[in-house]
Amino acid sequence: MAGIRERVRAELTSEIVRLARAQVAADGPGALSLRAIARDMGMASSAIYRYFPSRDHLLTQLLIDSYDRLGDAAEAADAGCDRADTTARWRAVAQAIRTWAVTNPSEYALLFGTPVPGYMAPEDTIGPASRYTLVLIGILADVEASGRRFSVPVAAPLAADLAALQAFLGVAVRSEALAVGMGAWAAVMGAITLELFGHLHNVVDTPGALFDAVVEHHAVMLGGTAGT
Amino acid sequence: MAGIRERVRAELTSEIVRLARAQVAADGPGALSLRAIARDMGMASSAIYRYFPSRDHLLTQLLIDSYDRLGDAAEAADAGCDRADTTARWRAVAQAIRTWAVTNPSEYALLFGTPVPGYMAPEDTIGPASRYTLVLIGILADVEASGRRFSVPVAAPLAADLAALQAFLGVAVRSEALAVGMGAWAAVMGAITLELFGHLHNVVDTPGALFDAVVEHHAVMLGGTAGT
DNA sequence: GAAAAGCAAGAGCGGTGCTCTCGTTTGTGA
DNA sequence: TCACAAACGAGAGCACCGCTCTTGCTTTTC
Repeated sequence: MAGIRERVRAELTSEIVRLARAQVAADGPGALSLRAIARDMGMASSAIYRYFPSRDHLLTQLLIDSYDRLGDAAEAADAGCDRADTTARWRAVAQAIRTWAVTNPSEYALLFGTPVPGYMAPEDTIGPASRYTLVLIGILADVEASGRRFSVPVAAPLAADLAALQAFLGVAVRSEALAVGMGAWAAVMGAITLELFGHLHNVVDTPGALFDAVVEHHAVMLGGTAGT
Repeated sequence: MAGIRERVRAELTSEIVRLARAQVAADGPGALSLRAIARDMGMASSAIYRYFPSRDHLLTQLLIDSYDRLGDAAEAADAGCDRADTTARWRAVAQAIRTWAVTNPSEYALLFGTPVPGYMAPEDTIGPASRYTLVLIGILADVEASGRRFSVPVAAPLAADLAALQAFLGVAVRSEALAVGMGAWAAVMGAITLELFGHLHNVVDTPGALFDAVVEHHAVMLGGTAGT
């Protein structure tokens, strides 16, 4: 019972994660070194493997944590808005995502950068990974609930995909709205990725303003009165 | 003169690049190992450093090559279209970019994935890196030359940035058009990145169809008759 | 109190990027 | 033609990495 042993184990585990997090923040993913962590903690390098069976498992833990922080940021931004003002919610959530990314560039790179070659994200990451997207889908559902209809053409295979996705999510969002929403999602993530990964160097000095423009463009799409 | 020595040096250098390219294609960047290349070539690991002073220099060479191949693909797609049909050119170039990315996912990851922490792209990469974007800007310039006007609002700081960029490029593209074009660019790159880096798993089974939708959305923006 | 399970430490394996030295080969100028 | 300098290949070595195995010790459990 109780177990002083499990308690110290939990403490050590969380300290490993803490140090790993600091290491990733400092030098990016890829600089994660189990030996360095063990060194910092004053223990033998082999002892680390009592807590994490491999480097990938530790990385997975960091991945989950980061997705959760991003989810927290998105949900908080959404919650701070008038529920009826879907345009304001879109702006707030999109800006929250970018702000989180700019504030934690290494973690953003961990989540949305080059996946490690042989690494396949385990099941327990998809929950946290979905959170920020569910916030966006929630906004989209409320846009539709407010009576807004999207009249963009959706190709057959994509429509089938989106219908299945809608059924899976259990949300009342038509394929047309989902298509528009995923376009907005891609644009937002693309703008952030281009900015953080250095592709706007010598192109634009104020990437935040460019991001604003992208957000505004899709804001009028989502909240405007008439479809295209 | 001539120098049999420089010739064999050039051959060996290109073979190193060839093997490195294969290695990156097989296991992604990060799996690049100078020792493995030396082993494959039957030479001592230290001898490799006569040809490339560091792993980063070899990576830079691969970066330039990949940017050039992407530039080739984009330019070829553009050249295959009727110059006056800017919508078709946009579709063709965007699809060419995605096709290249899907065909060479590791190279795409090298170009647009997580940048290595301390690595700053040297000057000689920005030329090749600009090629595919210059194709897009060329289309945008022709759209404007055809009389199309964009009436999107552009915030002051971004307008200043875009004016400077326009002056730097020496192309007749208004800030409004540049803003719209960069939004399209971000959307396209975002859609490809989400697809290739696995963020559409369990979301959409036909990422190509989603990409088509993104392309079409911006096609009507770029080629439609009236601005937003 | 003894058996079982969890744990830290150390040595070790094969791998990496990179440096230094040493002897050899090649091109060049006197 | 011949000596000299530059370029080169090979090998040993340094410091690091992820990971495994064995050996003893401590905590838990029966």
